[in-house]
Amino acid sequence: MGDLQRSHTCGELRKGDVGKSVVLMGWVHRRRNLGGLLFIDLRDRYGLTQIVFRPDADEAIFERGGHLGAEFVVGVTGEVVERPAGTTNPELPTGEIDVHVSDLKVLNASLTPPFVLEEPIKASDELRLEYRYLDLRRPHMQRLIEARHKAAAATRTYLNGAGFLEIETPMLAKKTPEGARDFIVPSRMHPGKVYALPQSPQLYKQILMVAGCDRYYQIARCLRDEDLRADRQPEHTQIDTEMSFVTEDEIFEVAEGLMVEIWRAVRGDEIETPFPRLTYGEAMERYGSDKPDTRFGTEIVDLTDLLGGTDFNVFRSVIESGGAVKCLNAAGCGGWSRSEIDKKEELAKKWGAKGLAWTKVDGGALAGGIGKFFSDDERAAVIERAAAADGDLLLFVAHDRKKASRILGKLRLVLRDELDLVQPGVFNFVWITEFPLFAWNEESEGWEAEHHMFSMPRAQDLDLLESDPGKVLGQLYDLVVNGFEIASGSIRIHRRDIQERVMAVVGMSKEDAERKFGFLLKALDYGAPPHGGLAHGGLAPGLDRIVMLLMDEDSIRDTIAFPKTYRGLSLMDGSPSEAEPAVLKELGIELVKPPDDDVPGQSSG
RNA sequence: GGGGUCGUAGUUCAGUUUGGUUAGAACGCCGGCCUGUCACGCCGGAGGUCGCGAGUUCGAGUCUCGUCGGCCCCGCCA
Repeated sequence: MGDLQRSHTCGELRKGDVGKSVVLMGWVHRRRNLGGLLFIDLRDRYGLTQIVFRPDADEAIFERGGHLGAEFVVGVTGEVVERPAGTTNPELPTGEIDVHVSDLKVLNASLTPPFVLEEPIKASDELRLEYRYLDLRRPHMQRLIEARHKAAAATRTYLNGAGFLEIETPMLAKKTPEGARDFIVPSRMHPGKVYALPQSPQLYKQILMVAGCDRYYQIARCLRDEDLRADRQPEHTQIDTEMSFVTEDEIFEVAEGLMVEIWRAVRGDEIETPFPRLTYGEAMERYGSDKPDTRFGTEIVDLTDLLGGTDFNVFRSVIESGGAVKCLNAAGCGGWSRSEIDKKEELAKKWGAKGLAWTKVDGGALAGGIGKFFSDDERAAVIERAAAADGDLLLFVAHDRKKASRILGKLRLVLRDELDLVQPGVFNFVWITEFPLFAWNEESEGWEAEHHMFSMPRAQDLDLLESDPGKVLGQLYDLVVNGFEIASGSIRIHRRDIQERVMAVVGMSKEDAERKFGFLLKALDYGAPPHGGLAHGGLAPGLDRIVMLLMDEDSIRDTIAFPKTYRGLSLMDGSPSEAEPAVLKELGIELVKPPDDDVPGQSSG
């Protein structure tokens, strides 16, 4: 750049700067060549400034300006000039001034970009990912990157202030025995053995508590070799915390304070604390989900006790066999056509319902569908319980308790989207507490940990561990926003005896436990303090998802600077790529290739 | 592992239902004109292995099968 030094950014100059001599550097965004006058929007991370080339000022500079292409990088020297009356641009913060160019330096030329950098972007995801450095130049992407930075910075400031230590845990770790598939790293020095990239710092952070670190956090990368989704990447970032000598209430308080700081830093919003709490049981009953969207009502109501003696055989037989009849009031949907209702039934069946019964509320009576099967008393009771009014549509599912709730819970979200039941920019936080510790896995016909096997059972449920694992509730909790789980945590088990009993429930032998978690159990033996914590992660990609919610994005992909595609490819650098035979030989491993010689990602398409 | 959807100028798409002359549009790009534009405008031009492969057919962008890739869902994700 020689002696040229940037004096201002492209988002900075205002009317008050008129008369200053400035040096701007940036990319050629748009060009408007009027023949005898040339306008260029110069762009950098901070904004756009219109620079003007005039032949009467310097014929040679004017001529060179005319040859600038899109995305050329230039440095210009010039004078800040107030725009003539009627030519200001109110859309732009810098729209009241121009910079009249007196000197031009091309810092680098650019090929014509493969797509136009515009908002909203029209290029395909594929192309955007291949040319990620161009896509990231767009203001929208710059805002996302900045938002993520602000969230991370607020996290550090807040947790530092609360006495937490930021501690890094290994990226080369021990293979995780359960859960998601690991990414494996072979060891050159120990042929035949592998490290695993960590799925989370869980075990290390517990050991840090044993080590007396008391309060730990890490903005931690977590890696899982599982299939992707719009909100799932093979590597994601979680805000990982752990505290010694804490109660659930203290953990909630810290997490709530953190959310306040993040929302304030990124959106400037003030969110209210403490967050309401719902037990898992309540959430399932009322919303049919353990991550309820509490921005709108339309709660599920249980009619089982009202309809035990109903003439409607379908309901009565389900109730007699121990099932439940539940109902969702689709308020104002009484005008729905039969085919609209049929579509909802199709959905319900896809989710496992036998059918979707319905009736409409009309003049205080139940009209259509199964309305005619109800007695007068039943009708009145149902209308009251469902808080139904004229013009409403009642939807019923009869099934076992949990399934009926889950199906209506999903239907509830369909109603939300179709009926526009939520306002943008509203954030409803809710704690879900008292999760069951174990879930029955139909396939393996065994108990498995609902969250992970290091969560402490409630004290009053300890005796049920062996006799009735399904009834054991854990000191386990999730933080949910607008139907998204953004954090999950627990009080951990800090005693070997309880840890071994929990492992036994999920069918892990003592030997197995010793081999896989021996190092943790050993650590527990040496004065492990009671501790617990929270990962703004869990199943959900934590920081990525928080930024997605904060910025109203549909996918976490653009909250990450360099994401993978749906099939786990990096289109920009072409990873994963083939390993050289010499490298593999040194590692003592051999890769088995697919039968045909096709190399994924190498087609000419 | 299963399912859905898309793939056509540099880009975004139309054309595929019903196979048939030279595959269109917009933006971008190139050239010309233009001294207050800001999605500048006007005139002209170049630009295509219809993802790839095989098949059916006199003839395939269009139909069939396979394959690669993007997006989305189920499974999976302690």
